[in-house]
Amino acid sequence: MKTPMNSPTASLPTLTTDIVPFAIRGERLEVLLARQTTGWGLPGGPVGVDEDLDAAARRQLAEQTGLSDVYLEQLYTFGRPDRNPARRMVAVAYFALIPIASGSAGVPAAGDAARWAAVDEPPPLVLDHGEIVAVARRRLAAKLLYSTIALQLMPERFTLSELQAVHEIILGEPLDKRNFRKRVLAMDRIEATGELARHGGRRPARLYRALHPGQVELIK
Amino acid sequence: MKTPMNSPTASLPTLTTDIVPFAIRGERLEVLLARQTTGWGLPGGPVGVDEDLDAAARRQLAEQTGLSDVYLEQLYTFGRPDRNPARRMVAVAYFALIPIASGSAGVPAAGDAARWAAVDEPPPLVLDHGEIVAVARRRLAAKLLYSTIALQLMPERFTLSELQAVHEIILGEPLDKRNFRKRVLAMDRIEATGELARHGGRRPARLYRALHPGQVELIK
DNA sequence: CCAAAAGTGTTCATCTTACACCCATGG
DNA sequence: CCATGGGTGTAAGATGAACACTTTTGG
Repeated sequence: MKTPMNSPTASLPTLTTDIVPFAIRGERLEVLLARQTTGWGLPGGPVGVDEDLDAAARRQLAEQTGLSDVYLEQLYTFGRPDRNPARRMVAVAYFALIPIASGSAGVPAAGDAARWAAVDEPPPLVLDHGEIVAVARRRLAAKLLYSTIALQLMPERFTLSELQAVHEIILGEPLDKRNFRKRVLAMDRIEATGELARHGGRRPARLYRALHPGQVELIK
Repeated sequence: MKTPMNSPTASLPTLTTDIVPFAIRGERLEVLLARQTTGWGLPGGPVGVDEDLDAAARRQLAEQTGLSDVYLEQLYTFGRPDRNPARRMVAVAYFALIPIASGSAGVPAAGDAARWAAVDEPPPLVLDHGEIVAVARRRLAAKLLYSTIALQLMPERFTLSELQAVHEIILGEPLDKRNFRKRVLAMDRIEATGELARHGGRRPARLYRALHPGQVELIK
């Protein structure tokens, strides 16, 4: 568990960040968990004295999972007094989107300090981290419908089938191939690179890339 | 690569809530400000040691403006280290929606501890409160389009013209009367009471009421 | 009877949805 | 030549936008 020893004037709540790091792995949406003294939980911890909240989240994600340069978005601030029985803690929650590993880059294999878990059948998590994951998941699914957020889960180059699979996994329902392609191309936020992805045994797929990588834009 | 247990024996950030209290007054969207030592700012202040965040926001709004029983929604948490030059403060921001005063109930006339200000031409505010108001305003406008949030700004009984005016003020553009009425009635979240609003000199308007007062539902 | 706001439908354009077959490749 | 996923268009229905006149009241 995260334990700052504090005794300021009138004891203030301890402020932490908790990060929900999402990635598509295999055919599932997964979350990267960090080992804590009392079990598995979200990466995160106390915010430094003069540290920006976003910076704290980024730092803790890097320290605890090795991930950096990922998309990070503030989710909600959880502050129920009883959320941590030990000590009053207020958590500014973020979610992070980690691109599908192209080759073997980016996503750590997860040692004994970190592990991946399927979002749909998560292990028990410490404190209210299960709830935080659920809220993050809902927000992610909602944003799929009106933003380019899914691109943050994709590698630099990807096929339309891969992008469609990501949508289907997060939404939990199959999408029509032709309608999906029409829609994402009409957004005008991705472009064909001209290259082809060879997978063997079948027709090669065109590779696309984001026109504005790193940016999440609202659509319509 | 794993590291909780760092930093602070030092002073933790002070945690506060700031509330953006919106109401429609006259033909404008206004915010209720509270007098502070250095100027005008949002109602708010430090969160109690064992106080829930929502409860703190509610308490401070009541203490500083006399408003209670209003719709309250967490907006965003502002934590840039330099947002308060004096000392590190992290603010969990909320916005509140105050029904249009029916008769003279509800909304305080604002004495010398509080004042109303138009959202469009706000006075200079302390710290980053101007930015917080801007973020809240955008969120409110966005939610108008896909939720029943506007009902939280209405009195218990209201006419469709009044509801339309509220939408127009917040969105800043005129709406088609017939289309507007079709849309809000199709939502099935308000019902005619059977009563009529007499205003003199013109045809009386039907009064409506929210079917699920206090609830904000997402539409479609 | 006049002024002022309340109330009411239809048409056209646009967007969304459903749906099935041929193509290119590696083995 | 076969298996596998890649790639493409159209028609019907649903939704959204534009638009003008009659009604009811108080004065």
